[in-house]
Amino acid sequence: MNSIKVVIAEDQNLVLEALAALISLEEDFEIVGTAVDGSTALEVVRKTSPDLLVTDIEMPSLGGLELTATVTQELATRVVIVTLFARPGYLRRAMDAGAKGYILKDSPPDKLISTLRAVHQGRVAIAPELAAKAWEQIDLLTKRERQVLILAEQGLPSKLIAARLHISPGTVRNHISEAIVKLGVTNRIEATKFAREQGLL
Amino acid sequence: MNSIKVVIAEDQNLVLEALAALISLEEDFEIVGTAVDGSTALEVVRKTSPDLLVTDIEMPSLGGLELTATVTQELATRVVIVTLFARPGYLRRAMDAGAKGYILKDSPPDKLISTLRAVHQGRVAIAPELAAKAWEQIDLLTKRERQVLILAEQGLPSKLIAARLHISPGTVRNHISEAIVKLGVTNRIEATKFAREQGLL
DNA sequence: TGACATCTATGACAAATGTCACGATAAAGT
DNA sequence: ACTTTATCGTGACATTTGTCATAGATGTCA
Repeated sequence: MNSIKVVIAEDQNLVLEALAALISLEEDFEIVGTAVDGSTALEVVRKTSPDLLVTDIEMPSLGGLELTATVTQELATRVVIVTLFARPGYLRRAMDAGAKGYILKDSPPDKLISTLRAVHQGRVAIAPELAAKAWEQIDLLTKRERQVLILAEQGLPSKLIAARLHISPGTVRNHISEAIVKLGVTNRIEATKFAREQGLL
Repeated sequence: MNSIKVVIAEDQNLVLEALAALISLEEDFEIVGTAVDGSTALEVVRKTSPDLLVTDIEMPSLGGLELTATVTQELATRVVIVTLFARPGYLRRAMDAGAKGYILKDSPPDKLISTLRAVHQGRVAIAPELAAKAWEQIDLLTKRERQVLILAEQGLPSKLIAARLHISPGTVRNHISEAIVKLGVTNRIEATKFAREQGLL
């Protein structure tokens, strides 16, 4: 009967085909369109108004997150993110953009299907191991590192941060240095900006 | 006949009374409400839907700028800011918030009245001396200083900023140092934050 | 108990930052 | 013509920042 209409957006053609084949195996799913970049994905979605959009995040021309935001605003299409990356802010930002599902590419296939069904039924589905990883990511920074970064963000020099937290300036610099390494940046300004973007503060 | 309905918000009661009296002297104005803080001002405005809201900026519980933003979004009421301060970002932010008039408390009284009339007639009225000051403030930073600060804001170190602008690192540091002095702050982080807040970037 | 993470601290070093003094050039206004 | 302003540059100095090694105190978890 009314099969669930799906559009897939994925820039790695191989993975795209695999996903399509996988989903097509299920009788109640119907692939109504595919795309290898964000812009054409948007066109396809607009044209076909599918029930679900399955999309990667990292794609040419239009990222999956922006795509998600646009689609969820314009249409009733629900978005499921399928990505290789268990990156920190990705899940959070995906949810902010309005995504209803979020799973990793290395999940078992039935996991994907069950996620799609769940989302189609109106539930929010996040692969638990991903939620866990995301949670780890939120805990990437220790409490102290967060406190220190928040003060550094205001422009306070290490000495004043130390006074505020009743610890030594050296310790403050150690915390910031640690945070810089963890975040993969090169100085405190980038660290505070990045951490803020990633929702780590 | 159809007198112009005015609500006044001003936390210094003395000034509030003075303004009320002053405006009441004009036959075509009618004070329909007053308030000594932002929150109650908002209530009064919602209740009375005046033609004009005359408000200070620095008030308890709800600042004049937020008040302005809320009022201009909700109602057709036009907002005139009357403030003691010729501060840099204030005018700009007031305009951003949707204010139509902006004058200083030490303006001659007839200036206030003419401003109110102008705004009521749909014009934008800014005390010229204030506009001049605000303009000075916008030009507080030189073009180069702005460019440098914008790059510094991204977290780029002086060396890279220099490379980007094809000038020497020493010059970059001079520009930043100049900006720090002008803005009355103590380091580049505060400088970029402050300049951004003030709308100088 | 032992392994582990966190927080703390210190000392040392290199790099980046902020300040100053000084000078030079070019454009714009008085 | 003179002055002012913005721009650029250099050199020197003190401070701040970032990194690293090292290490003690604490609490948690297997």
